[in-house]
Amino acid sequence: MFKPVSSRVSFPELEERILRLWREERVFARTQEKASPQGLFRLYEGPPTANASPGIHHVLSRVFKDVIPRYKTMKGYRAPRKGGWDTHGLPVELEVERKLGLATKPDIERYGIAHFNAACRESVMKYVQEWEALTERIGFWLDMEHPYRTFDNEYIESCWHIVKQLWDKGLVYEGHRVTPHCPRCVTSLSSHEVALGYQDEVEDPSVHIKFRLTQESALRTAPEARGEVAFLAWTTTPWTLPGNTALAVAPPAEYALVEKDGEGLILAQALVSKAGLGDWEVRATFPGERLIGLRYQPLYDIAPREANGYRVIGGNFVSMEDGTGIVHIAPAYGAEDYEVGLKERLPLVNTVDLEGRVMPTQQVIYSLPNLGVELPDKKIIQPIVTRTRQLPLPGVGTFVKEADEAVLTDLKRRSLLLRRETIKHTYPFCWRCGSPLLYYAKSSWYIKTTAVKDGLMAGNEQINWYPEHIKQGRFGDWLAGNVDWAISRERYWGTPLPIWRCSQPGCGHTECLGSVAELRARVGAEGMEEVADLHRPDIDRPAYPCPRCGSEMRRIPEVMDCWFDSGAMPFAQWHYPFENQDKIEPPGGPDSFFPADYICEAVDQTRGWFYSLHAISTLLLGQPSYKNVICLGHILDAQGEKMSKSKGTVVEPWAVISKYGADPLRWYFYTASPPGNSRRFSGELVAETVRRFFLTLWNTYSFFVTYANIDRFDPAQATPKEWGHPLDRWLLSELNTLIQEVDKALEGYDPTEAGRKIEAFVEGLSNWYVRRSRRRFWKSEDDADKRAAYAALHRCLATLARLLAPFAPFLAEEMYQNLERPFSPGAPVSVHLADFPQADPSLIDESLAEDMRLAVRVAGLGRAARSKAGLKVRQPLARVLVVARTPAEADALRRVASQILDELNVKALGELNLDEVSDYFLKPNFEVLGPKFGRALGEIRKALAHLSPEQVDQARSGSLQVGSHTLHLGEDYAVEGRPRAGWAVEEEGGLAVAVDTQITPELADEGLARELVHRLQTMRRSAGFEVADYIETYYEGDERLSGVLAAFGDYVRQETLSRRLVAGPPPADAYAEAQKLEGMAVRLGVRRV
RNA sequence: GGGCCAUUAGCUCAGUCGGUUAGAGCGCAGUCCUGAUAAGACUGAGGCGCCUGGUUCGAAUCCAGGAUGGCCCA
Repeated sequence: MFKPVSSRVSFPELEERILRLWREERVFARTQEKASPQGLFRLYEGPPTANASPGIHHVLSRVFKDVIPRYKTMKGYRAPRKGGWDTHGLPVELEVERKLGLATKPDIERYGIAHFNAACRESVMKYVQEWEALTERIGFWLDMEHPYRTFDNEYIESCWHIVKQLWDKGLVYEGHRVTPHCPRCVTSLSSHEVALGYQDEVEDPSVHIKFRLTQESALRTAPEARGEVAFLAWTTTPWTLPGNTALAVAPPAEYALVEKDGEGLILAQALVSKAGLGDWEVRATFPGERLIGLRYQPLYDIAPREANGYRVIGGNFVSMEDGTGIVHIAPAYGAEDYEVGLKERLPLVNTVDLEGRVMPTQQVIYSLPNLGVELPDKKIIQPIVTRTRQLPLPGVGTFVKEADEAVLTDLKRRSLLLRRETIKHTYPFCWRCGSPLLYYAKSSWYIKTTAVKDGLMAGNEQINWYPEHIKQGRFGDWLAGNVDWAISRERYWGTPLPIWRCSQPGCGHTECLGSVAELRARVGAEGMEEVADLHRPDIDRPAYPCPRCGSEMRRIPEVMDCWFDSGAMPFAQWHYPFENQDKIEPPGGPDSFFPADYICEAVDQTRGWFYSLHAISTLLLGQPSYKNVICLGHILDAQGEKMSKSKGTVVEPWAVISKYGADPLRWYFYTASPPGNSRRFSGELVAETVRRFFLTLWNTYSFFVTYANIDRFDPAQATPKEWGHPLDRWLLSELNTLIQEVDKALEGYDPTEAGRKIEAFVEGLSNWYVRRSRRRFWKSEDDADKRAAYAALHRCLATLARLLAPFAPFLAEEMYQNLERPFSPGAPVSVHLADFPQADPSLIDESLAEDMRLAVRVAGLGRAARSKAGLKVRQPLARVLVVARTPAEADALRRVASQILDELNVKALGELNLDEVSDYFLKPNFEVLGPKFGRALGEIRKALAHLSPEQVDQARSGSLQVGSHTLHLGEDYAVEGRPRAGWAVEEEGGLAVAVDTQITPELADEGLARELVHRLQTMRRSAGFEVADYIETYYEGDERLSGVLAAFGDYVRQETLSRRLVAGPPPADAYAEAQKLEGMAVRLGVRRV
């Protein structure tokens, strides 16, 4: 006996039950212990930042992470999934700052780094529990008992080891980078923070500045000019002008030399009038390219000659929309300026301090291109020179906004200021204190990823991306434009950078320590006592003598970019290389967890985790750390816009799960749209999934269990040697095709395709197989056909449970526990420990599938024809007539005739002569005609559309002359018929079905009997009888009713499980109704016996 | 401002190599069926295939430009 299954079901309740079963039976643990002939399948869990509650988008990535390892487990792999938590980083710090009421870095330091970091640690742990609960509830199997955590000492030590490896290869260096900087908080802001603080309509100076050409350059460029010649540049930040070291032009654009009163200016021709120089005379024009390399006189001569500054460079970023087409470049004060500076090896000049005040001294940093050190891998590292200068700049000691005024006054005095206006534009301010942000080049530590750029790109070629366009698109482009990775952050809650520096300014010796042991060797056991935790501030306490000068070595204050943490995860999750060397070495070995077979995250990770993983493994081992990636799109709200808390369009995962269940949510994510697309989401869409797919499947399952129990069907005993009934053979053929398709799709990391195939199958199962087979299940004789039907449906549902297991693990488990486990001794305790189904190709019968498709189609057309004639299906009809399009189709129709007759409730299937019902028309075969006739096809088409009936007759006989061309039947065209007007026929693509509308008295009586059965069935239900209850039936009515019951009594009794049909009034304990049957007043009663 | 992706019915999505009349589900209107069904069948309404050009005998499909939305970067 099967456990009874009600047609009503609550998936959330069912799932909670299954979760208990999994816990009690340790099912996940057992998947890790079972035999794995295929070896390991490695999933890397991209650690979520556990600083907020999980959202619906996290459910999306987690269920996509889950489906593949579940599948692989069933295919004979062992698929360990070590959980992980990304615990460091600015978002965590910001949340704690809010909670503690801290606003600036000085605030944090007053509060105490130790307390602050303790609060960060605690805050992160708080959310971890919420994540664990959701992860379990959605059925994402992940080892959360032994997760890696990026804040653990072991994890940090592994990161140190990696940094040290790179340090030893000469890939770690100190450089500068431009960041948005708040001069009051004295800290950099992340891009996300900057986005919080934009203000519109900010007033700033808008000035045009002259940069005079050197004499030599002026002669070369503009010999026609009579007087002095200058480049005209435009800026809104005059305080950055002392930092200027280059001017940029657009190489392909046209530039003009304009002249007035003996003074020459060069600017983009398109912008002459916009710059207010309409009355200047254009003396010459030339492409921007010709300007590249020219030199000009610095406004403030800070950078030395050898630094090779104060020259014109080309840049594709130069705008022709506003300004002058000549862009002032100050590498210290703009991210783009800085990038260009690196590329062009421009000197970097810094004139303001971190609080935004103009310094009395200036700092110049530049490289010397002609002196380089060649590394073993042929990469050349240039020495960096840092110089201090002392020029009396305007506005020394004042804040940059005041310095603007001083600089302009100075330039005006020197006749270098052409125009001065004010503009309103959008500018970022600090979201905490409201100070204007400065873009500022700050000292920063880098990993020289550009040194392995070729390796990064070659490694990318080995990775399978889904969707594929990411490989050459977003990710490939990102790698192609690779710049060195800035890994230091001036923050507190992060992996401390293991770089130590001598505090003696003249020495500045630096070294990198790659392990706790190395540190201990220098600071001694006592020194290590201060370091219980490898975070700040503990790690900042130890000091040791400088090996070069004997002064004090201390760690630099920076922590690492938390993306480095996550990218180090393949190694750091195992505390490699201090422990678990065999988990990495040799890469790809049978016990190695490196590289990953599969990872999955959303598309924004191309520059996040996908990159940090790829960069670190390439730097370290020269190979990628993952083989297959599903890259998910983002979830949008029902309006197709980003979910937003303020608009209230955020969907809470728990609400969806407790209402509809995790399986329907999972299923929706797998099947609704391709994984790479962004997708709209709402609870309503999950509700639709429940109705369309889950309830259809559940009803089929419930139907099977209900009737199988009535008939005491035992799946253990009933395995027919051969499947005789065409419906069974069809079902098993479809099932085995499905297995092949789902297997192939999952093998190719395409759960969407796999899920959609299953949906289509379940649709056919419910609405064709079960619908067509119902009578076979409730015939009362216990014959072989009935057992075969049960066996076929059972096998199908049990197989479906296994196919569904990776997608809808709860429902699949429920079905498995009821349909399969009790009946097969030694069956695994869970469907997730069972093998994935294997297709039996011998059961696949493509021509039967073809036949059945035809039957479904003809039945549909037949129903439409009945509907058109107003003949309900309950009324039997004598004949259905079908026009087959080919002899083969006619044969197929004969094979499936019984299905069609049954479905349409007709007595006989006839074939119509095509000539009787059809007009003929020609169907050109364009795929053949196109290549054959090419350009001439236009005329042929026209001619074919206007054929005379005689020409059509000629065409039917074999060939047709069109102009000078001869077309041949079969090859170039086909002839098809369509129903002649006036026939009660339904037609689709040449296949036509008609029904005989004549109803004889015998047919009418049979129809009445069926109507009566229908009424009695409804009454049984109203009376609350069980489907297997036997009854007595009472009837009162006119003579026709008696006559019909005399003729069809057996049929009525059998259908309604009536022991007796009694003419006369129903007894008092019967359920009775007065009804109208085709105009007759009748009284009917049913009584359980 | 640049890159990538998407745009097909009111909604969610298919659509093979460029080939004849562009499909499904949901929703809506109507009819029917029901001894599994909270289901189902049939019919109908609903389409400028985002727009504009181009290639081609033929374009939802290929190419170019643009629009809108999303993401990433500046």
